[in-house]
Amino acid sequence: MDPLSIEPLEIPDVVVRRLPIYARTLTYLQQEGIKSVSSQQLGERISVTAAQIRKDLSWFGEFGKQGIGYDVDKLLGHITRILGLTQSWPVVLVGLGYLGQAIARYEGFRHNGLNIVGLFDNDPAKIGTDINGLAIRADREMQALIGQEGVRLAIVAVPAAKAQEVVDRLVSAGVRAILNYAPIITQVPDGVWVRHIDPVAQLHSMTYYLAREEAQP
Amino acid sequence: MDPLSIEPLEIPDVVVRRLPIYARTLTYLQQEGIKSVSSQQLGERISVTAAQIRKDLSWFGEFGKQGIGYDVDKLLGHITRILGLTQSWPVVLVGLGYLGQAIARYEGFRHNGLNIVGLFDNDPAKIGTDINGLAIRADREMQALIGQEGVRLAIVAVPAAKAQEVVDRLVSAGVRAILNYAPIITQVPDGVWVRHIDPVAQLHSMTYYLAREEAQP
DNA sequence: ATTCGTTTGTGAAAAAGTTGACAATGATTC
DNA sequence: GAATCATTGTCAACTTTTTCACAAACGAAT
Repeated sequence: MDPLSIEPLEIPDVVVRRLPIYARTLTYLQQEGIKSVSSQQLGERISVTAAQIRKDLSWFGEFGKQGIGYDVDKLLGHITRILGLTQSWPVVLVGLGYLGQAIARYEGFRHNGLNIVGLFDNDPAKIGTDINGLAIRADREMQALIGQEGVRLAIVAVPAAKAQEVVDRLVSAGVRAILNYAPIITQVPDGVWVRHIDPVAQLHSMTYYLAREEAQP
Repeated sequence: MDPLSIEPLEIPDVVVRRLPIYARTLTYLQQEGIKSVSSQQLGERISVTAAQIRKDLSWFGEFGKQGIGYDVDKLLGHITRILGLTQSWPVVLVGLGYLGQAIARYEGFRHNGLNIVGLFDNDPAKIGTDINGLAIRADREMQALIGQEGVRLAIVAVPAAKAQEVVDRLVSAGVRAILNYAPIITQVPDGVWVRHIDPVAQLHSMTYYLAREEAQP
């Protein structure tokens, strides 16, 4: 990559999606006390080819040493910076059914730079109760908190029928990236990112292969 | 598609992954009382181009009518059959932390042909307790149940450090498709399918765009 | 019956993404 | 210090995926 380029290239989204996996694997290597890793070794751990990893990283700079590989700490540092994870991001969570509560209690978000700062639900029975020391508030207070805290990330864990409405309100309040657990594709304006968590769809895409195996073993 | 072909074509996995989304959207249309839909209309609901939908479906046959579109019931029936969802699939769930419990309580699996028939954990405090009328059993009973019931699908919701071990045991017991919620890429032999649910990675892939926006607004 | 407005299924073109292959280079060995 | 070994970064080749564009087909309207 041209080290003098000021205008950043448009990085393919597939590449961006792989970076967090690289980062996480590097933290695991770090915890195992491994100081240096080749693209080959890293690739084996995550079932990605060495060439792919090198190509992906080359979008952002030159982080390795020929003959040696990558310094784990340094490469992790670079990817952390690229992903904007030197800071911690405030996140709101909407919907506190069983799933929402599990999300609220999961420590993995906080440990990875994602700080849940607001819990919202529209069930009066839940409003006012606490999860991990954070109060569940009424949906209608959502906009205010998002504005005050400058929140730009949200997690949606409401039923499918409510998801689009919730997404619309989040976006109008200033949220720019949404992780959606509802089983529906929500529409958002340009400049807003959505990713879907869809376990049923993922399982269904696998039953296809199982059914086919059964048909002709 | 050649209607006389006996040997089924190798369908690209990207296509297979989209089918469940089409199917779900068709059930929503059905619930709304809509009888007929064009690739254009279907595409708009899920942010996919009309051409893509037509191309995807053409791998499996001809399901539409020129000038008209697709009959919702019929197309849904076809996709349901293609995905092997005319039957209900037994599934085992391993790991009953907050997340596992939320999964066990989620009705969406059962309502979509995925029947959780076994819950497993290694925490003695949990073993013997019930969730939705299903007992949590000791990990060591896993293999037996999988064999007895012919289970080929599993959901893994254990900590990252335990995931590979659990996956290995599931596979050796006969499981052929795994939905993995643990934040680690698990290795499986050929012929076994794994899909990952990775909310933290998905959020991290979005902080990339947020951070970049911040840098140059 | 003919025309008109739609919409499918598909072959071909275009775009996007992955892999191959190798010069360049850094460390290590002899 | 020359030779050897390992591994990067990258250009080009290749593969996969998406989009285009249009003939064929269907129903409705005249």
